[in-house]
Amino acid sequence: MTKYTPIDRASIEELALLSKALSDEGRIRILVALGEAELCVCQLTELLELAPSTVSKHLSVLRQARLVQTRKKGRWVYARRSSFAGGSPQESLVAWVDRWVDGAEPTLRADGCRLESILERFPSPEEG
Amino acid sequence: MTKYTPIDRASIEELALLSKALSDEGRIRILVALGEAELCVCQLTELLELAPSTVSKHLSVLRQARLVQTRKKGRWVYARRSSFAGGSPQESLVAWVDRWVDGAEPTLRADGCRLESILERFPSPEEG
DNA sequence: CCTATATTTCGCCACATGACGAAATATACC
DNA sequence: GGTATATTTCGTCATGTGGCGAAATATAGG
Repeated sequence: MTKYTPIDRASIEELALLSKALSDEGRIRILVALGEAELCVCQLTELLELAPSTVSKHLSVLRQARLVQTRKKGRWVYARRSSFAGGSPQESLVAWVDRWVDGAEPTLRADGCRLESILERFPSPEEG
Repeated sequence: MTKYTPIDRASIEELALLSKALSDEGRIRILVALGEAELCVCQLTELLELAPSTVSKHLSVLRQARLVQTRKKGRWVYARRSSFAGGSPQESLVAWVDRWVDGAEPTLRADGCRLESILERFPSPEEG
């Protein structure tokens, strides 16, 4: 269980980095999807309908902002939301997305359908 | 008193727009300063040590995201944080900044000193 | 009207970003 | 080893962004 240690405050630079990580629609969609399940790059690729290299880049941005963590399992790299021991800017920013994002919006509804289909065909690894 | 009506949810596009508005260090510094006082463009120009045109652009981005409002008083354009009737993504995002930003950080400490000096020389308009 | 000051708009430049495909790398399986 | 699949890295391209100064606009005050 990799949990980051809690911090009290963040520099302007860190807050800007976090905001920047969240300032792309694709990356928000990834974060929302990761609220449902742990997903590998190829699943996210199918979900977002983007090239694998693009998704990989997005994940790298999210990882650098410590909004998501990834773990390698065989050929796959699974991504999930970062978990933190205490409060953190990351945690509260993701909570902000969860609080305000409109799941009924066309884009997210379509994502939900695709995600359902994806999870049927590739059941979650459930730890390993 | 211009208060925006509360909303329940926001589209991914809106959340991305909001995050993007916050993804620049200068704009975060503006928001933090506006937590202290209502400030006009020339005061913010002195605070950030940036060209007036640059500050004006930043304010336009913040205004478009409804994070700040501006009002014109004589030759000056005063900016303040937007106020909302109920909860809003804007309000909670600014609260996120307030919660996590490190006021002891060099940049913000310097801003604090400059702001103090600015307010001494240009006392706040206190409504008008 | 003329001047001074505040602000915005415009054009420009350097650089960052998001997209892709191709190539490189890693791993599983035969 | 050889093949197939997953992922990352790299190069490229189009577009976006943040900075500035100059010019346009607005307002206050002689």
